[in-house]
Amino acid sequence: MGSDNTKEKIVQAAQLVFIRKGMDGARMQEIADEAGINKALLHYYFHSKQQLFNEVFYGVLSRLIPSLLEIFKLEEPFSDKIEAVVREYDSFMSKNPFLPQFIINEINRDPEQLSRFMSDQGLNFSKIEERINGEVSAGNIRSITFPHLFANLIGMVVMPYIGRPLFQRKLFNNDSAKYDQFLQERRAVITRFIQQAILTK
Amino acid sequence: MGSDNTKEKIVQAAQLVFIRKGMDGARMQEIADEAGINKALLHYYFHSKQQLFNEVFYGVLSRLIPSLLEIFKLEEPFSDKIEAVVREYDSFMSKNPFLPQFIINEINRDPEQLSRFMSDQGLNFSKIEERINGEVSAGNIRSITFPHLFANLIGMVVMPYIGRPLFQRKLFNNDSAKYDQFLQERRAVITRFIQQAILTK
DNA sequence: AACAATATTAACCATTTAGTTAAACCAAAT
DNA sequence: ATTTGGTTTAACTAAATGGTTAATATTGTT
Repeated sequence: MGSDNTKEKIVQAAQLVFIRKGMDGARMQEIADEAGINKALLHYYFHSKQQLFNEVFYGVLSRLIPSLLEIFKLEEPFSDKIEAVVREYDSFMSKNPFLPQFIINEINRDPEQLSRFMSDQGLNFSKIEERINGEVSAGNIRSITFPHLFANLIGMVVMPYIGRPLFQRKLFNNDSAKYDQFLQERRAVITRFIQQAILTK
Repeated sequence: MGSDNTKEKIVQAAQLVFIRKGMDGARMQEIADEAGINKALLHYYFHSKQQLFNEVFYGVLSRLIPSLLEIFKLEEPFSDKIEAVVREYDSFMSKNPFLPQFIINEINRDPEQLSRFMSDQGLNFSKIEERINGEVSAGNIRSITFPHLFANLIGMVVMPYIGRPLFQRKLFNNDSAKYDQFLQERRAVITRFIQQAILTK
């Protein structure tokens, strides 16, 4: 084959450009340049911009979901589960730092499709919701509903990635290394924060 | 005057379309339609898309910042301050539910300009950072650095707005009224969550 | 080597889109 | 009523952009 990795190079380039510019702002030409190839070759591998976007986006997403599903199944003590969820979520984010912004855009662009995709992948929250409610009834955690807990968790994990260009400037004098360290610390900080907030000791 | 409110109608329409589609996805024609006017009239009031976007975006933003500055000045007990910040931030969000998405986009599109604007408006965090550190030293709150606390707070407040199209579907059967109620509850929930997490009682 | 299949390119096309222009409209002032 | 100012419109333009085509190159197969 001419090159098996051309397709991969395109996907890499597309990730870069899509996250930098968003689906609409991204230009096929820019993706081609970034990948070091001709624009027509893009359409050889992915016949439309929409298809390229979908393959990139849902490709990455489908790698996140299984690991989350796995965690929700575990039957550890609840305090450990908090740690596991934060760890898994955050570790994925640090490997795919562009993903949150990606998802946010897609949430607004085509929420229906995204929602359907998640359902198709078997991701639904009713089990976890029951578990949380159970823990509350049992008095193991302070009274909180699942949606609130979920929004809190996701918000805390995701915000530093979404807001990085601004936060790094405003809070760390645009020092990239310091920000990386900040991101590393967050896993422990968030876990402790949630535990202190909801665990009845 | 032909109409003093034409400009206002345009701004309203632009907010709507920009948030729905983002700066790049938005079409001047769509904004014109939404405002019930001719496309040329847009360029009569705002000579370019970029200018329209900036006026809309920074217009809204400049209304948020002063109220936040005000709060940071207050010298109440810390627990009340938490409540005040959450209240002010959240109340602004509920009046401008499109703002978070707006800011997120801008953070990626032109972080430098955004950062400069915030500085120009007198928004800087060193004072608050000192205050937080002081409270930690004094033993009033558990050990946490300002950036972490800040990211936690913003994340929790903002996430339900950013994620609404998805969250509403997945967590509330796409019931809009229920989601509105959820948003209303969050102010109290977040305040309590933070207090329990960091206040040494 | 010859052939076939896949990969890659340069040039081109059709459409969309931000922005312009020149004319019409309308309200108030003279 | 006419002039004058801002306002609004329909029609137009130039540039950008996603996508196509047809020809060329490369690789694998017999």
